[in-house]
Amino acid sequence: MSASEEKTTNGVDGRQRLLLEAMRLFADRGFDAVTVRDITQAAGVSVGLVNHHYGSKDELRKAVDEHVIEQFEEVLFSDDIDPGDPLGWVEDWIDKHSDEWEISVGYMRRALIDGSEWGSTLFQRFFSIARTTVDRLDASGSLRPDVDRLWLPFLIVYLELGTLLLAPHVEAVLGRSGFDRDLWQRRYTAYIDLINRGASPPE
Amino acid sequence: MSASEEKTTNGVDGRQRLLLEAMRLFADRGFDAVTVRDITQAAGVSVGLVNHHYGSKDELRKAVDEHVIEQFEEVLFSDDIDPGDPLGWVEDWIDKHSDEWEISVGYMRRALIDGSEWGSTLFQRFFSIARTTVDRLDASGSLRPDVDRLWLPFLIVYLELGTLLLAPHVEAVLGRSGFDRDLWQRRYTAYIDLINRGASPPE
DNA sequence: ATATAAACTGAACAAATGTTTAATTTCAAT
DNA sequence: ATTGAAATTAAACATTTGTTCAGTTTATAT
Repeated sequence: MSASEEKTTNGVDGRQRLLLEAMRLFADRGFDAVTVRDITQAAGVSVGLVNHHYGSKDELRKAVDEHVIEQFEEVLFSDDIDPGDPLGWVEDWIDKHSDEWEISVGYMRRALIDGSEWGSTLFQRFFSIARTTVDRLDASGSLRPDVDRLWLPFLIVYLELGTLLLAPHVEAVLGRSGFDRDLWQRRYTAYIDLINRGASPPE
Repeated sequence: MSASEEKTTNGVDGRQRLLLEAMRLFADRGFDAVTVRDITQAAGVSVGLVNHHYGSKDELRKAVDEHVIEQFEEVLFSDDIDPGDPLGWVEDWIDKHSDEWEISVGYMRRALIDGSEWGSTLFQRFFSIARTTVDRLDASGSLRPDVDRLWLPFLIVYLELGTLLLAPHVEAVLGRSGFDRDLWQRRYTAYIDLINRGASPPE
């Protein structure tokens, strides 16, 4: 009932409402678990409209994919990412798209696990950033000689993507979202500190 | 054709073949994407047998869940896990169940992302081990005073579960499985080293 | 060898689901 | 105001999918 409150065209047309509701539902339950009737009902629209605008449910999925990708690439593939803080942009992103943040991350989470094409691209992008970061640290002599150059980038990616992939479980443990600004910043500090100095005291 | 080669009861009965094929298919494509006809065909058995033995597709899922859980808990919930090497058992596990390893991990991967009940249990178990590890390190004075006690256990879980969750992507980058014994051991060394000393040189 | 129970089959069924289509409404241009 | 195109609707359709069930085969105990 909450979704159908805005059923009559209030600013956005049926086509866009379908896209948005589909994104929300796909992120929440996964593609297969969502019927076109679920989507049209959430969008306050008739069944036939999906096929009129998108041709098929599968084409709608592609449209949603592209929409989410667009949002991510806007910041993720931009050239001004601070290699020392590959996920620093997320803070700004959260603030800017706080309402869509959870949806987008849910969508990304599934993409990384499904084995979809975008999932591969996404991983490779994160890995590429991590490797660049490691390479620069190495070049500037900021890496101990005995550190494993092969695995370190992967471990960094595990730390970054683990944060996003496991967010719901972390929230369940903490009792509140790990994306809350204070927790997120504190996590980032701990993460940087771990990479730099580890957890053991100097002997 | 490869699956139906063993269609006539060669050792295992239909009930068990259904369970095994369902596990394989669920891990590979996800529950919703697999039809009971897919399963029965893979098991070389008629459609009706699923409901005869398990009552419904959903009950079959539960049976598969329990089967996978059983395998995991055999080692994961055992009391003799080395807190200094929470994932050390995996090596033995891989050797012992090498054929089922990929399937089990695929199943686990989905469980952690779906928001299923077992996924929560699994995460909590890993988190609990990580926290215990951190507590012991702390008690023995092996933790720098300024290390964030709240986040460190989570970061450790990210490193451990990231390894499992992202394995397919890592394999795509490396060209071979990260579970190959040499790579796995090397990863473990790098992981322990990162937690202990970080990556930066002492000043 | 016979009887009984369980395993198994496959056609049939009902509900769910993606898609099509003819009709209606909305809306901008003339 | 009229026209025409696009948006939208809702019923109808075809397929897929989980389930049921009456019949058959297989195995086991007597």
